[in-house]
Amino acid sequence: MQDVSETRLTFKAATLRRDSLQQQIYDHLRSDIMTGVFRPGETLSSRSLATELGVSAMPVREALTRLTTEGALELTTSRTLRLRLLTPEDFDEITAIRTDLEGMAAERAAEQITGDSLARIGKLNDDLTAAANSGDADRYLKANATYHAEIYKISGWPLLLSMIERLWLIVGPSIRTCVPDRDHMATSQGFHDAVMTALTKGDAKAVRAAIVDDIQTAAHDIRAFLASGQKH
Amino acid sequence: MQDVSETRLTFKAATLRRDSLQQQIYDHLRSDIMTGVFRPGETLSSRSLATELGVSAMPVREALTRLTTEGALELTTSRTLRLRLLTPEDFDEITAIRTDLEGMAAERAAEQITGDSLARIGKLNDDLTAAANSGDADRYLKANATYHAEIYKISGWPLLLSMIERLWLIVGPSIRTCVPDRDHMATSQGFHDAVMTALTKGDAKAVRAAIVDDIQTAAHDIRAFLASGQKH
DNA sequence: CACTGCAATCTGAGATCGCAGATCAACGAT
DNA sequence: ATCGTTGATCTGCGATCTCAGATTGCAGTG
Repeated sequence: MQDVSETRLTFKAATLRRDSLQQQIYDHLRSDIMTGVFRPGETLSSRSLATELGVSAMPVREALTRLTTEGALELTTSRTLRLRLLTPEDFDEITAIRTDLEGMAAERAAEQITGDSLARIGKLNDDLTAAANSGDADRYLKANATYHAEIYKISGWPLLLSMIERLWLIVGPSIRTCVPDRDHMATSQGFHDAVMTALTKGDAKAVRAAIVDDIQTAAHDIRAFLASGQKH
Repeated sequence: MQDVSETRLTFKAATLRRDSLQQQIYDHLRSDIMTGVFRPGETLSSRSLATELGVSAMPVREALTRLTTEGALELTTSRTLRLRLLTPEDFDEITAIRTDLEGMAAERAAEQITGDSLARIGKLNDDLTAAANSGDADRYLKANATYHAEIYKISGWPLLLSMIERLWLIVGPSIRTCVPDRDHMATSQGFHDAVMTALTKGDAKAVRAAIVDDIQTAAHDIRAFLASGQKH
């Protein structure tokens, strides 16, 4: 592998050096973790990932180290890396921070939004609704992640976005294990529609409230799941 | 070097393997950056740091990579790493996030505080006052960092603390370049005393308000400095 | 004296090798 | 059959070597 995401552009990517190999691997793993490709507690080894991707162990290792620093992975006593397991207390903490930061990003996005970006969010919301109706959990999770991320990007605050993404990185696997639920998708879509109407009206406080409701409703389901004893 | 922080315990640390070399180097650099040992824009090279510390380039490299991910360092076009230079806009963003997160941590700490921890914070506040009176900027900055960190630790939310520390990591160098100012230390001590009285009264909202005031007052000075064109 | 050009020397990044723990399965003794 | 031990094979971590790009400084030429 020279380019993790697009194997057909291998040579071009290797020549132009779009990013370092390590960066590509990091981005790839990060995206996979956020969207729930890996399960909580699943172990990741640098060597096996390296052979799987066709590179040396080093760039994989550095990517995994970065993910460990960010709290997505944890080092077990037996020196193996695994996806972090969240306690209900961990989850409460993350939810509190998420409502604060995502609420701030959403409110600011509402103040900064332009016609173009509003239209783009509208389209992403349609995609999200379609994904929810299709019942395809993977598709829904990906659409949900991009929908939220695009809103927060409008805030114009990249550091804020990166901190929010770090939180997603930690809760992503847990979300994946319990969200494939049609009821959850339906109620969540209600909040997303509320976000859209508030955005079009330019009501920043209402946008924040709808985002916070979305997070807390999802958190309620996930917390119940975590407390009930995790079945991975 | 086998142990970055305590060279006299070299052998013991190497034997007991308290942490990986990379982790020790990371912690060491992180602390140095937060407390302003390095200046904004200063370049850091993995090899020179490695020879300086007496280790191979690799653990230093991984530590620097992690710091780059967190936004403390940036990669220039000539592929050298340097301490990130903040624009006034960057600084506004960080300040907004800091008031949110540190306010939340302080408020929660006030709710969770015990007699023991209150006494410890009181002692740290005394240290801070002494440092301010001494006029020793380095000592003051270190005391200030531990004072705030200890308060936030009481919140019992480690992820929140680590996210706050990431913000400190980014603003640390800029703070160092403009804070060595007796007036600033004096006004800041006023807020710290307000934190103490609010903590003893158990008034969580007042604790949050005092912390927010402290951050915003400092931010005002730093922003003026950044806007005036940075003289490193 | 000024400008051009080449070479030495920086930089980060990747590959490869070896080490020390930890796990686990197979094998032998009881 | 069961328990204990041992060795093969995982794991992450560090050192070393190499490469490509960028900078720098010195030398040679106009």
